[in-house]
Amino acid sequence: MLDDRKLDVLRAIVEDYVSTNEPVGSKALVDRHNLGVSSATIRNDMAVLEEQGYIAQPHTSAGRIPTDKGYRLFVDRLSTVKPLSSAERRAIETFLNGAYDLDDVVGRTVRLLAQLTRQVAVVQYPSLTRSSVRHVELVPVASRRLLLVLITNTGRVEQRVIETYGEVSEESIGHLRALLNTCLDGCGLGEVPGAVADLPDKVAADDRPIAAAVLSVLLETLVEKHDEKIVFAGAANLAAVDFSRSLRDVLEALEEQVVLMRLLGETGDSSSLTVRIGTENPDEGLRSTSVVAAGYGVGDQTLARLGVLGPTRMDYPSTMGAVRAVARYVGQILAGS
Amino acid sequence: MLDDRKLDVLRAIVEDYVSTNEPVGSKALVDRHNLGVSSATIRNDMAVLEEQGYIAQPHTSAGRIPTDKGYRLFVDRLSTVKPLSSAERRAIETFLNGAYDLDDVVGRTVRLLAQLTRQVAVVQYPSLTRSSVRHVELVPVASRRLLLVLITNTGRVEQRVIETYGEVSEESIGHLRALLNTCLDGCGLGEVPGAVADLPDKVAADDRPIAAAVLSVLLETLVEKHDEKIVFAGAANLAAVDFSRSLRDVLEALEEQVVLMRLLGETGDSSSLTVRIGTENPDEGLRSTSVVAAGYGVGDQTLARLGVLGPTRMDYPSTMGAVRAVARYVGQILAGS
DNA sequence: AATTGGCACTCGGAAGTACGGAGTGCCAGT
DNA sequence: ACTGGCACTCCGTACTTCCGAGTGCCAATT
Repeated sequence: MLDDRKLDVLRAIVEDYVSTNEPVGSKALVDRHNLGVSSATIRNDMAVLEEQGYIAQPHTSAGRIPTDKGYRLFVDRLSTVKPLSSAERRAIETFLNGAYDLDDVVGRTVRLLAQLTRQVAVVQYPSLTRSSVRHVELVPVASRRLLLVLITNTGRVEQRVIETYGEVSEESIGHLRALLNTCLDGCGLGEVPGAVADLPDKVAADDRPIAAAVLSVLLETLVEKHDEKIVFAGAANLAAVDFSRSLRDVLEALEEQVVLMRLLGETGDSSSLTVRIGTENPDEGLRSTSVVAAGYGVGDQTLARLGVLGPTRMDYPSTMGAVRAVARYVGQILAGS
Repeated sequence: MLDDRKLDVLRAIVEDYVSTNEPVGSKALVDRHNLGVSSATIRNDMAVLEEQGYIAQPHTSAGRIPTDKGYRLFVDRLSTVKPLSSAERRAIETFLNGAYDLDDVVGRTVRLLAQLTRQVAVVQYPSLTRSSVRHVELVPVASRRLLLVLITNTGRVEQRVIETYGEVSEESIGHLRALLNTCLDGCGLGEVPGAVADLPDKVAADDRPIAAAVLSVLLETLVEKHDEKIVFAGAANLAAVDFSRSLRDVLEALEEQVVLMRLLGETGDSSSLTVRIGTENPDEGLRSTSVVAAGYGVGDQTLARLGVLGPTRMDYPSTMGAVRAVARYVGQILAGS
């Protein structure tokens, strides 16, 4: 139905339109790419491509631009991920290596990705639920207040204040702390509720109320933080593009955590690249944008996702290359720290 | 030189221009505000105001718009801060009361302020240097790694990993922890270096290297984090306005931590409102924006600043009211937690 | 059957022109 | 000191014209 030349034509249209941002006509095509045929032939091919919904013309007798469906075909079958230049690889390395804590890693990553792609970058913090406990700490900070600190194997640190409604001895705290750590060391966060279920039985009767308070805060933390943190950068790059939907809609969508979450695609199968084009996006305000996302994590375990958002008219091969490279590198950094 | 009526005229021009976004002419002025004189008189007054640089016309025979100097006079002498409606007060209260840690307080504050003013809100995290130590914790997280956790009286928690290059006994850690806390409890962060100077002398000879490592990381943390964290929200509100400088410049400026820092005005005298109009701004890209900022903190101590950024053509009285109210309320929240 | 050159047609965007209206400055009169 | 009147300026809008890139179709060619 679509012979090789027609596919070539589609690819050429996408490439030209992406680089010039102007509808591309049959004449311009034969000039710039050396297809061995005349413009009239191309016109026939274009008519077919249009009929099938891969391209469209903004108005009668203008050039063609790719439709979402056209971009989809391009991404799936007509392009290959473009690897980064060695200069870019080096940039990633030096930029990310300086990071000294998780916040910093995520912050640097998102800025890096935005700069690399000249688009909006989105990075999700490593999920709590998939990581495991490295250490639990219990610290008295005032007469009736404890601080619960939870450290995960991904370097994430959560802290919460616990009101105790009564004095608690150093000894009780020490005991409880030891108990918690033996119960939880190395325990996956998803398994924490099960692991601590019988803990109250192991403490002295006097300490039961405190243990209960601590546990309830601990469990609460796990649940609440499941509501994941997510950040973006590079909004300035949006200003360079003009969207059919107003810029405002896009910016608004970006400031909604929930939308960002959906944007990256719920879970997705591990580390492979996901591309969502135009109307494939779940959110109303992002119907004229595309998202390229990938999972990242240590080993074969995906901890979270990151990606890039830009106009549907984006350079998919390069963007995909950048996202993939950054995702891999962040995984390495996390594994190392 | 400027009699009362001329000041009235200037005020009227600012108010009308802010609400309509169109150059205001003499005729329109006498219609909308009941000044008891004719348009010809107003024209004379306007000529004087223009000569003095308070207003300008975009082109010959158009209405007048205020200059930065005009806004300055308006803010300084012709307007009063507009208190919030009780509904707004209630909104602030309910919105901020749900916060459960410092990150959350700051996050909610910045979103609240953006929503309240329909502009871009900027909030600086409470400064470390001005706050004091509430607690220091030292936790072994792996065989040769310690985690240093520093909790301040503003609820801020800093953590850093320390490589020890050798096994450290629980006992040594306990000893060091106790020492640190007695040295530092309640100590202002600025005074920490002095307070710990003689600490190595107090530990057993064997523990000197570890103590040194811990101290160096501790001091490093204080210095590095002096590089303050700052966040913004409400970028979508910018899209509604059109700037003479491109939107892109403004967005770019907003994504630079350094610029944001300067934006709020270095220290400023405590809690009073600071307004910086147009060209009074330090940054190149923000010459067509104004900033309304205020300090916030507990008691009479200013810990950080927050503010709002918008077009020079903004509703100063309302914005100032919102910024002041939010700053006060955040102070209360911090004091209470 | 696929390709090609030729041709009439379409339509958006740029450039030019005309015009109304809001606003100004100035001046003479109260 | 204020006001009414008047001539003038110029922006923004609307209307027109015109050019060119691009198209679809068809008959001719391979």
